[in-house]
Amino acid sequence: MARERYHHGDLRDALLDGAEALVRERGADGWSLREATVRIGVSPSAAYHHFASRDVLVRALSDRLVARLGERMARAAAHARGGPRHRLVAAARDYVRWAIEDPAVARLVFAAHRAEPGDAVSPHPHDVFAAELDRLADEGGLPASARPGAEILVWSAMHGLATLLADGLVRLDGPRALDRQAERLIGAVLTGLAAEPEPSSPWPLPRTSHTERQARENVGGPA
Amino acid sequence: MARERYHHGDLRDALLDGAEALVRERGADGWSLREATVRIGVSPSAAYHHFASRDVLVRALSDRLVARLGERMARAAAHARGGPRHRLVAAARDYVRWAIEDPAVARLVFAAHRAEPGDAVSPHPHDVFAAELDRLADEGGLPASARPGAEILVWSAMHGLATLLADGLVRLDGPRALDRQAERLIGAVLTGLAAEPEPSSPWPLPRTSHTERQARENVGGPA
DNA sequence: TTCCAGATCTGAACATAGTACAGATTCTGA
DNA sequence: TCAGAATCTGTACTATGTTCAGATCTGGAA
Repeated sequence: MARERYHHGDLRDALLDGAEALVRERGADGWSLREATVRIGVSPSAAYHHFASRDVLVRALSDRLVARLGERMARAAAHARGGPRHRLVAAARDYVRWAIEDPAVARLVFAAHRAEPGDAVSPHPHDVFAAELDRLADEGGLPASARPGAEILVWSAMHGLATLLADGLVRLDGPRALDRQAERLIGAVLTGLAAEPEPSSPWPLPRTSHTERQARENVGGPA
Repeated sequence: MARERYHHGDLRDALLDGAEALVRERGADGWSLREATVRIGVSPSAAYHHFASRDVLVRALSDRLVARLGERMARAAAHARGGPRHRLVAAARDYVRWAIEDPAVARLVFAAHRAEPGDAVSPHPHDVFAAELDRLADEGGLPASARPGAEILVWSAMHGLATLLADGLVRLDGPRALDRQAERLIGAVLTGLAAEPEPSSPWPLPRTSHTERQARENVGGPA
C-alpha cells in the first residue's frame, strides 16, 4: 500500500480493517497498534487522532464485529423455514457458528466486550434473541409467564457454548456435531422454559407475593 | 514483608499470591509481573526461575483458581439437601455466584483458560457437572439417552451466564435475583434435556442410523 | 565438617509497546 | 485567498516482558 497523499483520507476505517486482519492472522492478543499503523504506512501516533487509546480502538472494532454478528443472526432467522421456534433456533445456531468460524475474532470480541456507556451496537445479538422470543411468545410457542428475562437465559446458554468452543475448552468434530449441540442446547432451554410452572397463583404465596418477586428480580439487558 | 534471606524460600507461591491480589485490586489486565515481584521484594528476573513467561504464570494462577472453583462446586453439591437434581442445581448456582463474587478473577480465568496440554486441574468444574449428571441419570432424573454430552450443555449454559455477569453485559440486582436466574437456567436445561425425544428408534431411521449418529457426534471434554 | 554442583536471586541491559507533544502538511469554509 | 482546524510525522519518554552474566545460597556427597 503506497501513501501518495499526506492525509490518508480514511485512516479510522483503515485502522479498524488493519487491526481486524491482524487479529485473524496473529490472534486476539498477538498484534500491536504500531504494527497496524506500519502496515497502513502511517506513523504510530497518527492513530491517536482517531482513537483515544488502543483500548478504544479495540472497543470500536469489537462493536463493529458484534453488529455484524447481530446482522447475520437476524438474517439467519429471517431465512429460516418453519415457525418462530425455527427462527430462534437458526439465530442461536448462527451465534455459535460465528464463534468457531473465527475463534480469534470471537475471543477479541468476548474479551473486549465489557459494559460501557456508548454501546450503540445495532442490532445487538441480545436484541435479536429478544425479538425472536417476543415473536415466539406472541405466536403461543412460549407461555407469557416464561417470557420475562428469557432472552438473558437464551443468550447465556448460546454465549457459553460459543465461548467454550472459541477458547478450545470444548471440541466438537465437524460442523455437523456443532449444529447438533447448538440445536440441542437452544431446544432444551426453550422446552424447559415452556415447562416452567406458572408463577402466578390465585392465592398469595406464603413468603413472597408475585409482585414483590417481580420487583426484586429486575433484569437488565446489555451494558 | 522483609526479605532477610537471599533466597525467598517459596517465591513461586508468593508470586501466585501476589498476582492474585493484584488482579483483585487492579483488575484482570491492570497489573504487571514487575509489580508483583516488587511487592514481594524480589527482582523482576527472579520470576523467570519459576515461570517461563508471564503467560505461564497467568495460566498457573488460572489453574489454581479453577481448581478452587471446582472444589467449592463439589462442596455446594455435597451440602445440598434433596435429590440429585438439587445437588446439580447447587453446583450450577455456585458456578455463577463465583463469577460475580470477584469478576476480575473470573475475567482472568475465562481469558487465560484456553486449551493447552497439561491442564491438570482437579476437580475441574466440567468434571463436577459430569459427575452430578451421572448421579442424576443413575437415579432416574435424566433419561439415559439424554445423558451423553449433557455436561457440555450444562457447563455451557452456566458458563455463559457467569461470563456475561462477570463482563457486566448482564446485570442482576442482588444475589436473590442472581440465584433465581441461575436456577431458572439450569432448571430449564435439565427439564428440556429430559424431554428430548428418544433418539433410538426400533426401525432404522431413513437417513442415518443411531450408531452412525453417535459416532459423528463425538463430543470432547475440557482441553 | 568440607566442598562443590545446582538452584535461586540480583543488576544491568535490550526490545517493544503504548503514548505524549511539538511541528509540518493538508483540508475546509468564509 | 487565507486563516484555523484537522491530520499526520518525528522524536522521545516510560513501563513492561525478557535475557544473561554473575553473585549468593542450599543440599548432599566425600
